[in-house]
Amino acid sequence: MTSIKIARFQPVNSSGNGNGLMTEQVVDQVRLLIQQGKLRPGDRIPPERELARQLGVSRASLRSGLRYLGAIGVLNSRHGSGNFIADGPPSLDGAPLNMLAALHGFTTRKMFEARRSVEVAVAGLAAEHATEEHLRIMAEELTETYAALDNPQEYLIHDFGFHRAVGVASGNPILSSIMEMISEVLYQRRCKTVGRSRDLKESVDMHRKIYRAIRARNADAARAAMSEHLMMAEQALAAEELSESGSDESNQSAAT
Amino acid sequence: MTSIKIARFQPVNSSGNGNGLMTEQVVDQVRLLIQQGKLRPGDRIPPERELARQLGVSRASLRSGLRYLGAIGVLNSRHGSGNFIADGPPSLDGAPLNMLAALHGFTTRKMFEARRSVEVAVAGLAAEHATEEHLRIMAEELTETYAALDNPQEYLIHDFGFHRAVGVASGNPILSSIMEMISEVLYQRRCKTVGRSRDLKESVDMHRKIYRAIRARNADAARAAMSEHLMMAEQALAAEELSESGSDESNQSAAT
DNA sequence: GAACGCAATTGGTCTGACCAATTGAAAGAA
DNA sequence: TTCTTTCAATTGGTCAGACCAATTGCGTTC
Repeated sequence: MTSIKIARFQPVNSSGNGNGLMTEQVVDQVRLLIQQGKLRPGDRIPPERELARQLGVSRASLRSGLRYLGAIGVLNSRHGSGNFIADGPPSLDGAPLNMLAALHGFTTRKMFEARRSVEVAVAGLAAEHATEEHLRIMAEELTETYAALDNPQEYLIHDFGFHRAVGVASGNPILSSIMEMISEVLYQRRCKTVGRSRDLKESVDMHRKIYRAIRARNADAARAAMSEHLMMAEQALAAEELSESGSDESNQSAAT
Repeated sequence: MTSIKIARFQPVNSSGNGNGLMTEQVVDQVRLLIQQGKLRPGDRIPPERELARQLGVSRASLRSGLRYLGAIGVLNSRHGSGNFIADGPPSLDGAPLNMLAALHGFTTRKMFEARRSVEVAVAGLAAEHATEEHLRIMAEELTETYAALDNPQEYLIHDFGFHRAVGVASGNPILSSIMEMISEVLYQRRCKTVGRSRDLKESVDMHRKIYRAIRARNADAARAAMSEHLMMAEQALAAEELSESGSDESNQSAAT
């Protein structure tokens, strides 16, 4: 019965954490650094081995914390290079919503309802806040969408690109992030059926209508156009999925 | 006896975040089990040592994957007991949004704008879809809020409880989850200042107005009342924060 | 000067051990 | 019997050190 004794006890309770879990200490410390402005988007954080020593935790625990930060989209790891604070525009990962959808059986219909609710509001804000640059990007996506009418995959990219541009133009990064989170999940579902779409022209015409309403600073018209557009898109998707009946019906749950 | 068999094979790759290969396999396998219905909310997954052996990865890598699933709210770990698939109502964790807020310096104003956009839509849907049971819960929270007018902390709980009830009544769990995610962040900020509030009575009166509009199935009135309510709440919070100027100003970033 | 190659840096994984919370069955008391 | 106490097995949490793999930068070579 030889026992390899390793004495250790870490007095790292410096900055107001109430829990005793090492991995959460790591998250708290990094969050503190971010909130204090010592870590900014794009910054590289110290190497794991060094940071682990500084925080007084093992590298495994440190990596647990970093993994959490990565999971919620705050951190990007590059093998051989380092760990970096996420840069670029604020973004909520769609994976959590996707997983929730799988767990609770969200229907495509409910997802579209959520998307419409958010995007209608976003369109209204865009009409109020869009800058000339925002309008330019929207117009560009619009053009690209028209140009891709005979290429469903490419079309879909610019379709969502337009909606993303509207989100940015709203001037509210929170709503924009939420919008993209929902769109991301629907985009994945859409990719499987877009080949059978036949109303692409009609859809992009409505994009144009939305764009014009925003450019005219007419919030009500922008909301109305977006609402109409997404309702029609939902019907189109439903029709496409219907034409594929028999291959996969994993998403219909009405359990309360 | 519930040995969950898991075949090792090609990744299905969904979210291209910076997770390692082994870790990603773990996440994908668990997601598969969920999507196939072999794991349901509340279920316990096999012990880590056993599951690691089944998947052919080390326990460390397995734990990386489980940590990711925990981060996005799919998994709950109970020390000494096991890992469980999240149960209860669908819920998006507010931590990612909170971290985004810290990273990009979201102002309370923008957060309120997002909250108002979502909740106005939610209120409209609630007016259309609320059941008698939903109305009962809303009424109950309303009563509790009135009863707690002299107890700010308790008041705040039922304040948000009412909004949550409206979210549930909307019949759309996606929107409801998003609404709570935003509210969670604002709730944390609100806790620090609620002691100085003096318009509580007025606020809960507006809750009553919203409730009546929903009960009357008047979606437009519900939206209008919610919009008005949240605009006033925002002004009240701004006033409270102003009265505290000088102690802590970590949240105002106007990226020049 | 450009292309190649090697070595240092750094994240990713593995192994095995020990710590800590939970659980349930065995032992003991009422 | 029935309840309480005790303790050992189970299981998640952490640690340590090693090695693998991708990246990067510098020095060599042509």
